[in-house]
Amino acid sequence: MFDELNPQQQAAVAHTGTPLLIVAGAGTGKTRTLVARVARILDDGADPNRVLLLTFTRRAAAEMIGRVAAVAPDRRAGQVWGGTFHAMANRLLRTFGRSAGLSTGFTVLDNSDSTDLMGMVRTANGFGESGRRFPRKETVAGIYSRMVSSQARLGDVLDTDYPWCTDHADDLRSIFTEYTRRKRANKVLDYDDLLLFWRGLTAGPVGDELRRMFDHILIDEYQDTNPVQANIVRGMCRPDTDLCAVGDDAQAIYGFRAATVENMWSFADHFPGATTITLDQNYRSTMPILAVANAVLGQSGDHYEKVLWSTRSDGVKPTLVTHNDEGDQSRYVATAVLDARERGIDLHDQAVLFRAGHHSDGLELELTRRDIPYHKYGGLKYLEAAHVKDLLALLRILDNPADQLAWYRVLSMLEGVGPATLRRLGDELGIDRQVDESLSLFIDGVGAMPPAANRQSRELRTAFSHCADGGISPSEQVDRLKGFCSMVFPAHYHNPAARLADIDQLAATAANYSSRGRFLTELTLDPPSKTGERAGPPHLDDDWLTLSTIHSAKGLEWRTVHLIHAADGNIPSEMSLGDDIGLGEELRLVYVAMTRAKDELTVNFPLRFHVNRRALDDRHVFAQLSRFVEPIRGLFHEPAAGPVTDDEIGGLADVGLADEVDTTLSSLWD
DNA sequence: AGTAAAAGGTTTTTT
DNA sequence: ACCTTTTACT
Repeated sequence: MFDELNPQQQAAVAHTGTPLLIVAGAGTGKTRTLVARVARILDDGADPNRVLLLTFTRRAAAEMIGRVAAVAPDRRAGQVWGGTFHAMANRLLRTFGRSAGLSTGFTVLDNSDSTDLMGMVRTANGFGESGRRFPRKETVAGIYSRMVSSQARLGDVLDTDYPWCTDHADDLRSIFTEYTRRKRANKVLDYDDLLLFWRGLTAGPVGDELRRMFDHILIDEYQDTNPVQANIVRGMCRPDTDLCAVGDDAQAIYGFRAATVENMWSFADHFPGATTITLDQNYRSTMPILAVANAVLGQSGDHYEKVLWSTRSDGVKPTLVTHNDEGDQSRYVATAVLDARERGIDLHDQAVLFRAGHHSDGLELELTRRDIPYHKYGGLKYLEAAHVKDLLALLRILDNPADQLAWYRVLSMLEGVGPATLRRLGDELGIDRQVDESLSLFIDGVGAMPPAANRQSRELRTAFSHCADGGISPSEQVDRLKGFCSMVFPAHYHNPAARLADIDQLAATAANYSSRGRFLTELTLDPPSKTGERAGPPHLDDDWLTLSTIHSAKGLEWRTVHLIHAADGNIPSEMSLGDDIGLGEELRLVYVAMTRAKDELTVNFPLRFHVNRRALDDRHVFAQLSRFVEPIRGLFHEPAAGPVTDDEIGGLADVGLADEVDTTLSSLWD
């Protein structure tokens, strides 16, 4: 196993005795090294149950542990504890939560749940009414989360990140107080709570027990951990715990989640005597690709120690293609993907990367038109669709009848039930007092329903009582609740049939779980990241193209990478133009995107793009090439013009000119 | 008074 | 596609 490793990697695998920080540049065999290290630890006789591997996604953990199991002689290698910080927090809190005064039957709120709850509090307290401008609920939730996960004071967060909200500090304070009170009363935890309670556990009476659980702790993607997570790591370590963190400061792209590379910089301060090993030989990309990536990084004001080098000096220059508009870009990329496949590069070996989830909208249309199958990662998830949330709310009530948020969502699905009826029912069913009896009260028929909702509420009662009985699998419960959905969906959604089909899919997913609670928790902590509309006939499915946000592409690699929408305003996103910290993160995103490529990299840039996301009108602006790419254009090969097919010639150019003139004109008065 | 339907405006990235 | 606001209906 050691033979395939270079000297630095071998040192990182073999190192014992002090905490270890591995600074590993993109494509330097970080995963391979981590896997080998776990295998070496097991080889030295460690009990797999006493090894903890914290990763950024659960998929990463599963993959690594699978690879360990493949090389380690110990049959129990699969028993290594692995997962995200949040998933681990969940496991530990179910076991030890009582000592922290926590009901172990808690429900986990995902992002939109907590935002909704924040919105409920916001309106209940009368903020945002009567014309007074008040931050939107998303903003309120954002302020809260940033404050908590960076452990900063409200005033500081407002000053640095939300200066336009400073006037509302007092109102925000009371909203946060009420939000926290409701979470506790509803027996729900949000993402931030999971980490906070875990940290709390390590400082409490069970702290020693927790620290005795693991002799070896390994953490991947350490540059993307936040201060609370750093506290947890410290809280889980005994003086003799074997700790190993791996990260790359040049790939820190989760600042918006309060992650900070400070955790890497201060590693030696927090863990005295720590050793640092740097990996800088890249095994992934050709030298021309690395030259571009290094040049991008070189534009940063921050100082990065590593310059990646590779023995793969062969290879072609990356390509930079300028397109007239998004349509041209989509057609070009689709063609380029097929061309590459002709040259023997499977769809599996290719990816299209972009900054924001909706950047692939146009391309997806084109791929569908040409029957090119693809899976999309990142962006809006199927779990966040309103109707899926509806069904999950039904399950959550069954799982935790104190869940006020779920109750309100479900009751307002009933016909004839609006805010007023909701308030009355909330009182009569005890929902506002967050009691577990609400469910039995509802099933017993407490609470008068508007006549229009009679049939629906009867259906809901019987479905609930059926599912609450026990002895029914989660999948059957979903199936049973679908009857209720079919009664209420037509009034709420334009395409009820398609939505109901999604419910069937949910039932299929639920079939993998024996417990409703587990199903719900797993779904919020590890949502299916893939929203795979697969174009083309099903039998072609075995080879598909990957579309992914840059964030979701972290840690992955492809032979050919197509980066699209490389325009200023997209990358860097115009939301980040304000400050250097944000810009630095955008620059690292470009770096991450480029270093995903092994053999071929193409950067695409449409000259015009729609002002409005949902292109209802035809207003365009002219874009500049991304400021991170413009200065290093010389490192790219730039074809004279994109291929133009016959059906594109007829008129498109003229329309483009007309638009151009119109835009110029309207810019005079807009 | 209270609900439903229609219109208008917005949307970075994610555990 | 979704949330909010406005308007129309009962």
